[in-house]
Amino acid sequence: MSFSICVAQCTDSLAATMDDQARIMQSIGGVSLAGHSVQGGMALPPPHGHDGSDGDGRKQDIGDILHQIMTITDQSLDEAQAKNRKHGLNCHRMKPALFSVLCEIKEKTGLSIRGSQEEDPPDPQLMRLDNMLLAEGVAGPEKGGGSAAAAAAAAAASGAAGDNSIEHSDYRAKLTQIRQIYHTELEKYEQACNEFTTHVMNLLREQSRTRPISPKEIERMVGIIHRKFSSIQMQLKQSTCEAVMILRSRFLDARRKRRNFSKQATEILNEYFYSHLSNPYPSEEAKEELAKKCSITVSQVSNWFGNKRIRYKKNIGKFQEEANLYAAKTAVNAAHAAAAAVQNSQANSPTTPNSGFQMKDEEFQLDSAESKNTLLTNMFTGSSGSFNLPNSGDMFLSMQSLNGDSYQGAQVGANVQSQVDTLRHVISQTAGYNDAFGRNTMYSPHANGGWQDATTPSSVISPTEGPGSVHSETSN
DNA sequence: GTACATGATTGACC
DNA sequence: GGTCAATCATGTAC
Repeated sequence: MSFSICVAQCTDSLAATMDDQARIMQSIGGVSLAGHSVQGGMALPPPHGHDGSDGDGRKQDIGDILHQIMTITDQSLDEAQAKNRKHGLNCHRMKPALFSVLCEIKEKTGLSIRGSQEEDPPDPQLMRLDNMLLAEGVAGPEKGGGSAAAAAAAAAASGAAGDNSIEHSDYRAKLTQIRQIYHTELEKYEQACNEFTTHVMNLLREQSRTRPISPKEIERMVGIIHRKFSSIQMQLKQSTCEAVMILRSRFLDARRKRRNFSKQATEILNEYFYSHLSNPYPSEEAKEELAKKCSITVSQVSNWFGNKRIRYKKNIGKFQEEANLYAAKTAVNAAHAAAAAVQNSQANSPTTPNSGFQMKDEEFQLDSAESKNTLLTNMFTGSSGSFNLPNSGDMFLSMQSLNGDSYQGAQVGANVQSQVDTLRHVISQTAGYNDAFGRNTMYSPHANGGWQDATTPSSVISPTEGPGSVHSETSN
């Protein structure tokens, strides 16, 4: 809606309101004149201190004045002026008293009905619009508010904080544009409202000299004007909100565009996946942790694991190499973790029995990839006496038994278990160890959709997956 | 431009 | 509500 149309509508409405008042005045005049026999001189009590002798003259006088007032209301100011009665009326000594009485009557009758409208509570829709504009950073002080929030949300959703910077600046620029337009229009409306109010007030003040208009009534009229203009403002706010919504939806659509996760994030997720291959269902906490590490959302982690499980299951062969890579990587970590655990244990328990699996420090001081690989090879081939493990499950059990109860710690158990999973996987992929470690299909998902092999021998089921498991995923 | 990889979405299922 | 499976849509390598 154009501004001129709005103003025209407002003016029309105001004119109608004023017409109404005129009609009311007319009706008031008719009623009061008839009811109080103004023409008979009984409308007003005689002024104090005057007797009845010249009372008739005064009554006649008052009657004349009232008559003039009532008739002048029906005429335009120009007409009144043309008849040169306005001046005489304005100067009449009884005019203020009569005007005040008429104003009082107006207050008590027709106009009081309209008074109730002024007490209307704030429009809830307007409040919603205001709140939204405030939240979006369109209204209120400019501090990046909504756009910053949207940008932050987008960053969180997309994962890569830097990737969306262009979109963010785009969004901010467009929002700023909307904000500017909104404020310009708002200013225009406010200015127009003020001008129109001033104009109407002047008009009413002018009219109040010839017809009874109380200041309260003028105030009321100002209120009506403001309400009219606020309805225009509401339309402006509505349009602005729509614009912001469109902008937002476009921005959200852009956010939905697929972005590849960073290499580091994929690595972290893969590491977790392959180190928990026997049960690749991260708990809520694990998902949160992964999301935090990868700078992505929890739902993105869920999506990733969902996709990964399906795709792994569909084509295990394809993921073999990747699985081996991560398994080896994790196995090294396992070795480190185990070594650290042993060291701690030995430090804490000097009387630890020297079992056949006692690990020498130097065996875990791996500072090169080569030595790590050697260790792994030794572990898998059994060339090292210390790591000649009959099977991975036993390794875990052996490590547990190494220090007895002192290794029942949840953290160590869970950690080692996941590493054992990895080792198992690597081993399972090594043809020569199929016999030693059970079937090669140990981590193949069920044909019926399940993940873990139901017939996995008890000897290779990790202790943490049994009763009293501390593994986070077993809660799934 | 095409093929493949991959993140997201959707509907069914439990 | 979480997961699976199919699918879409986009990114990437060639």
